[in-house]
Amino acid sequence: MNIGDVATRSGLPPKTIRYYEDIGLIKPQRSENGYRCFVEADLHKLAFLGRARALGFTIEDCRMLMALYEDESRASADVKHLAQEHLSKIEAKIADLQAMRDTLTELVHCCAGDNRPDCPILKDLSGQS
Amino acid sequence: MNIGDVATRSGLPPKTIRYYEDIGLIKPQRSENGYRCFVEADLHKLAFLGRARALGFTIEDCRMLMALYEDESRASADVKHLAQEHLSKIEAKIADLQAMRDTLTELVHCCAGDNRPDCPILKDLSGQS
DNA sequence: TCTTGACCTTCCCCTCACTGGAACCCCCAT
DNA sequence: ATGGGGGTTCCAGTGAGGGGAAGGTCAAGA
Repeated sequence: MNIGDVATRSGLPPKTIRYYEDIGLIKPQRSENGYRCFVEADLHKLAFLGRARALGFTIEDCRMLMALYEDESRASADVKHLAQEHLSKIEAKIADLQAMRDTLTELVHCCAGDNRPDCPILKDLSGQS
Repeated sequence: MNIGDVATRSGLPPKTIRYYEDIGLIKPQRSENGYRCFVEADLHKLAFLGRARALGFTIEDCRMLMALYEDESRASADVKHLAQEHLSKIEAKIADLQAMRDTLTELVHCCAGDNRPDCPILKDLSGQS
């Protein structure tokens, strides 16, 4: 398979696939003409990476997840630990964003949104609360 | 005031303040020795920027918010519009993160987390759902 | 007066996970 | 032979700063 085929089948852009090779996540063979030459195992790895990235795991997380996946003697506790750490970060981010959302919602609600210059949003930002 | 003083009083790191000058958000005077020389108005702007950034507005949003703030004949509708757009983006991000969280929570919950290699998290990532 | 330490300056590289684009090569169909 | 649609590498940019080097400045203490 050429890179275009794996791109289509994995849903990842060719650029991303080259990048993943660059940073050592995959190691496709090369054809005589220099083209990358992917086998099913590569495609499988790329799909794995795509799903892990979609769950918000960092590239370094993905690297570890792949290593664990390929390690037949892994302990599921290691995987679980990784996922839980990631989960806490996500939850922290959600909390941050929710705090922003709540403040913004209130400010937006208080703003008349008309032609007059008077604006509680700017007032709040300027520190005159 | 030197940069250290405004840093302390605004809560922004000196690096950030220099960066904000670089990109034209503030324009502090210079002393004879080349040091930046801040007045109260600069400090006020920096505090404004700090609060806007804390609410997640991008730098470009901040630039527009500052312009609106300084425009006595602004329409509050413009400010409100900006804030609402930002709010939708935040809500979209929250939704994305919540979807990740839900999936991850379930996967983590299903994983025994022991010494055995069997792991539903890896199974899911590998596509064997 | 000298020195020390804290502060300031600019400059350049690094982050993260790609993305865009340029310049060039390769293969197949017409 | 030519055109178009692949592929390749390399370089630069994204957002919002952070780290650190090399060097100038200032005030206080010995």
